Amino acid sequence: MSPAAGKSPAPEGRYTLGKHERIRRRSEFSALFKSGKRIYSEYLTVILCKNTSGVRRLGLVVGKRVGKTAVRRNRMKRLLREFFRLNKHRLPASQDILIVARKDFSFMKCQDLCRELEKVLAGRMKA
RNA sequence: GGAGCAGGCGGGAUGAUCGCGGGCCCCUUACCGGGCCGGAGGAAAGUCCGAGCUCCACAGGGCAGGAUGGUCGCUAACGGCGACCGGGGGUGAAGGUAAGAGCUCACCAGUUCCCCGGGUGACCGGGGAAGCUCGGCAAACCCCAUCCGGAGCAAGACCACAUAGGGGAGCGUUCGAGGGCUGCCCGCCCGAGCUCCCGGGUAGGUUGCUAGAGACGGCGGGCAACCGCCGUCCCAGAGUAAUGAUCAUCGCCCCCCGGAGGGUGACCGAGGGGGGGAACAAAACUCGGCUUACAGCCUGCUCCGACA
RNA sequence: GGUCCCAUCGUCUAGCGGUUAGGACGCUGGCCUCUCACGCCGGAAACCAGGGUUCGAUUCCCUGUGGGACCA
Repeated sequence: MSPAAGKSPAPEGRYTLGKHERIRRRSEFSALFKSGKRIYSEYLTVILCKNTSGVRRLGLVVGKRVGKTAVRRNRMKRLLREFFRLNKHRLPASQDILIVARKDFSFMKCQDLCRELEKVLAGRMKA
């Protein structure tokens, strides 16, 4: 798992997640779906694309098909956000990453999800 | 101890670290940064009713349509709630008790009408007459009574940006096109270029946006729903959508190990150790209800069992 | 967030309180043919779930579930 939160200072800045680091516009989502590079796994689809802002940005899609209740969808989004917050410094700079949920994983613990994403993004992350 | 009913509480508490959305303050051209304050529910849900609020110029009449259906009250209002009563009329095939059947008579039940008494009222109690059969269903239809203008915060207001008005159709300028007032008719209003259809563009920001039929406490009135007075408090406001993650300690529940001890016995079991779990579900303009989902805990009442 | 629809054989559908729940395509058994197709005869197969009203519900009323459409 990633360096335990709070134990050691992050290599670049701190483990924060501000609004400017989020993909929020419909048009931006459409652009990513159109031209991003996709990686698939059992639970997730990850779409990657370089951007010009110089910032690593995160977008999340958790549809109603995946989780029937709002509580489950929120749970999944929080897990994904937590992973990004703690591991974004290991991703290449100036890149948008869009994570789409494919199956319900709201039962997972944070560590389980992190392991899943490590597998998906193997080779694209620094140690 | 178990079951049922009614009511209440309800992601346990404290601390540490990292993080998120909002408000105020400081710093700063601004970004960034720092400090303080507070940040999901009883159902926030389903969207089944009722309102507030906003727009439709005013929000008229009749018909149609929809909703409700015992009475009295509560309420801003309701299809809700409380108490009381024992539930409007009509439209399709059958009163009962004594014999196998029919008829007659009697009795009972029901129906209609009249009289007396009680109640604000639904209705109840008592007496009498007629008559020979009338049943139920307010969730099918008709009648009767009452209520209802239409949309909905993606309402609506403002500021940007963009296309520059492309194609087709209709009709008309004091004899009025077209539109609005849910549908139709009447009536009213706006009214000179308007409207409709197809196609195209933008789908950004600010506001509405949270102090309210508000919460809590006390006193008083009422069988109750609820109301009145006084005092205190300010309690989410997002917009790909904020409450999370990790760790520690202490509680709660379940399972396993273990077995002090109790009992004739089946068995029940304290301290201790290990592992697991804690429902249903999350604001999106705001309230009052209804309905549905839900582990555990607490309180009251009723019933069953205290034994195999 | 709001407004509003739909659910019937495997699929598309008819059905407005009493039906043997009808039809088309598909499936299937047989006939026809040397065989296949076409055609003909026959068969299986459904009312989303749970309550309620009714003498009787696919139909009426509630609740739930699953789909779908629209809005600035």
